[in-house]
Amino acid sequence: MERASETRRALFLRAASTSLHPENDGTLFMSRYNAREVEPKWQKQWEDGNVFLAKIDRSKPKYYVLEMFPYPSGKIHIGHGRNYVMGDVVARYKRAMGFNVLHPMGWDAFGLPAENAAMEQKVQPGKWTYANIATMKSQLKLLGLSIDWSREFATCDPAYYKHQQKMFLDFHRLGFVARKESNVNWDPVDHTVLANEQVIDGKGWRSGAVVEQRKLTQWFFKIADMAEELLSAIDDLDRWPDKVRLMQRNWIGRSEGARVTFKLNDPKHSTFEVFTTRPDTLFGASFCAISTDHPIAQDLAKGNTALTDFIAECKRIGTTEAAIETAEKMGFDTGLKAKHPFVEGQTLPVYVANFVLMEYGLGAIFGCPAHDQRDLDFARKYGLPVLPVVVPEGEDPKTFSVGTEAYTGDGRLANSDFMDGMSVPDAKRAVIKTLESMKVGRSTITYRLRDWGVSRQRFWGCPIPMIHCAACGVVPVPDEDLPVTLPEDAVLDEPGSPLARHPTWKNVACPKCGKPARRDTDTMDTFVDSSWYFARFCDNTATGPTNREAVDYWMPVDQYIGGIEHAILHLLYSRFFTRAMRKAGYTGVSEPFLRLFTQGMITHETYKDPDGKWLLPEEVEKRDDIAVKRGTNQPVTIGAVEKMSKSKKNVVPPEAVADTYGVDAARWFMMSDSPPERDSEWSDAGIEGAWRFVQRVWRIVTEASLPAVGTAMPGAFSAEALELRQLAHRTTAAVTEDLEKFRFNKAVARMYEFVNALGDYKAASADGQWALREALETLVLLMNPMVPHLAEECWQSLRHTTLVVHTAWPKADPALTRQDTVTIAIQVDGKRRDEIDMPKDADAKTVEAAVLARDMVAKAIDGRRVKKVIIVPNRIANIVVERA
RNA sequence: GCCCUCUUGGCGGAACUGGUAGACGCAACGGACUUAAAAUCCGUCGUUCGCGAGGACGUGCCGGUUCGAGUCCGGCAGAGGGCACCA
Repeated sequence: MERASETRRALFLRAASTSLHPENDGTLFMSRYNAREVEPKWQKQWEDGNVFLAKIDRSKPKYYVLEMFPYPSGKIHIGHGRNYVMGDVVARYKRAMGFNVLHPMGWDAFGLPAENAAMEQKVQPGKWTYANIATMKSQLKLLGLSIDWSREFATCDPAYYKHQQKMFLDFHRLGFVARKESNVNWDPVDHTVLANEQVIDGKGWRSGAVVEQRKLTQWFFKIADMAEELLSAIDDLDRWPDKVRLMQRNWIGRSEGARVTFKLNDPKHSTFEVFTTRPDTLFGASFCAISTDHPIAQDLAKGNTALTDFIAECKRIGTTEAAIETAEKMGFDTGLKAKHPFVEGQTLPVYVANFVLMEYGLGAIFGCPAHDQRDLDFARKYGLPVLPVVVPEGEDPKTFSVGTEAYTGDGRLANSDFMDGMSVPDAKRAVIKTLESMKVGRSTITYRLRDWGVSRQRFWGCPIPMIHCAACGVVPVPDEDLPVTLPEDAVLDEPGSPLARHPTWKNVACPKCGKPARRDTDTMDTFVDSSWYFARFCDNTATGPTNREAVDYWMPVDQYIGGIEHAILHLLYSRFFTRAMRKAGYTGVSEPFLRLFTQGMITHETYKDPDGKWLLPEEVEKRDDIAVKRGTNQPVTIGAVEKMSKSKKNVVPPEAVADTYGVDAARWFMMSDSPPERDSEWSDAGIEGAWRFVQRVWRIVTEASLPAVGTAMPGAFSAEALELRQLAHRTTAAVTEDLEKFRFNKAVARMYEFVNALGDYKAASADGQWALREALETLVLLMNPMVPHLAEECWQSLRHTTLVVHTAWPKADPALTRQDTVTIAIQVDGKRRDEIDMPKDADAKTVEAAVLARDMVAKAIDGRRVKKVIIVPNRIANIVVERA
């Protein structure tokens, strides 16, 4: 593989030579297309002509295309490249279609990696980040993207986050912000809060200390209050992928159920409430369970070391849902007994349990083991009764029993007093009615969606503009004091929060009383930064967060493109934030993204050296079945194929590809083969094919003898010329449709077919040459969104003096795309036996007669009786015969 | 554990709303051109039986619906994404 590309590199250098072409009128031109010379030339022309600068122009329809902006981790990898090239194809296509296109780019510049780099390399996060931005910007520029760079910004720039702080204060005033406690991963050695990904097997990644959970008072955006609106508005996002809409619906997790009050045999805690989605199973209840964070559990733990230890044990599982859900179900019997609301004398033991979440519902449940798997696992472990109260249709209630699998299906109620015989929905209604009349319960709706905790005990983020005063409490920073900027002399490689530890930064006079007070030393979740950047792009010079004229013109984003990994959090937070911005008057829209395309991820094998360190693909050499580290020959472990990420080092930089084959070949290759929504594994094979395509197009264009630009259309065409014209127009129609539907790989295939036909075509006469010019021009315009440099070079070679970037998209002539005959497949009993050409839209009787007259058909029928003939117009005829 | 995807030749994939499975590209193989190589051009290319015409089988696995299933339904297996402090 390596050898092949070295050969190619050598070739590339040789290709710079020029020669005199025999059919050309004495002009010097390249025998080989030299991307290295051509590509920078056109990029300079585009830049000098300011052709991608977007301005408000009400004479054209606007089109805002945006790819999710990158985190400046250091280098762009080919996975990013696919994303941006896709957006660029759309931007260039829409421009050619006459739209006024906005296609901006910026940097999601706050985040953990900068702090890690600061600790490892002793470099300030800002310095590291801006250095990365410089590198990545030059990489993106290399790709020839049609971006309006005048709108560029980084979220770590105070000129950006100042407005974010302003909006935080506005949202606070408007009641979208709350302050409450939540659990965090606490590293007791480093005295720092850890991100979930920094907790490995319950231990801090750096210190190795067992991670504890701590309660901190933090800022939250009240997204849960908007749950219903965010849920119902998903119905209108009909240009989003269904799977993303479904994931968001599930995430919001609306569930209808009931809250039920249980009385306790404890004077101190006389009652508590549970939430259930299955109030119909109340007669099957055999225990109650409360969260470790439930006030009763916390209260009972005081002075009870066994319970305190149990709670501590549960907390070691961690804060992630995945860890809690997969952990073994554990409970601690509090000794308390809850009275069953309906059954006089029946009591249920009350456990503190590790699988009950305080954040969901009321932090307390009743367990009905027969009809909930989690409850059943728990009941089996602690020897609790399992009484079925819903029996499947057709089963006898007396004999129906539940073993190791809970019955969660439909059925009739049993063992349930007044509900016996009812269906599940009827029973739900009946039990709620009874609970209401007894004043011990009512129907209620809860959501899985929790408020969005935005406080982070980190340095490299947007400071939260709040001040804590001993006398006045929490006081917002006055607008005129914004931005609250990060100190430039923070020390990062010590335990604890750098802002809290900084000697002077936090000290400030209280804006209300003037006495000494303390700044909030937390910074915002970086998801806040990315929840409104699309609005800032409309005018990055606006003196407030947004310029209403600009956002009213450009928003919403017409086409948003990004990885499926953001299907939930980023998109949901942006939807919330946009609504909050609307209420604060910063935008007129509620939904930020009209159309969404989630591209598949680029994956690659992962590699580890004997010490377990990740290796870059370029550090690995493969020999037959084994892999070794280049240079050292150490054995390398080949790991799973995973999404390209810097943390696992399975990344391929785009420069190497672009340098050897040219950017257009890389762009063409990225758009070919894999459908864009699907994951695709990067491989070096195939880029050669793209390179050959580029060379082939160049050869065909430059070797053609053509009439001058603007020569009048001949009155008649030869059969071959007509055929070529038909292909050109059919290809135009097909590629246009493919691009509209994001079927880039199919558009590429259509253009390959077109080029194959052009390679075979011989222009014998003037009309043939005219048709050839038409076809070549069509090809150049159609391929332009994908290979824009090659398109410009070809356009010039075709003697045009204008730029392709200013040229309109070709239109297919319906007279030339029409098909007159169709091939109809003939089946006998569903098996294909023959085919027949028929005029398009021939009526069923004509087709049937023609089909039955075929020899092959008669042979296949073999004398059996024809039961019926199914004719699908223009497609298929199926003859159904009596079976032997 | 829960939610969401995906699975088609040696490989990436195509097949519009259930209607000719394998378009197009890659790789491989055979040939032409060349002193030679590269480039280029022509051809073969799911498996299998057959001299051939042609036939049988074939879209992860098992089953179902249908005149007809890669496509729809039920079940299973494998791979991947998300699970709230990675972005």
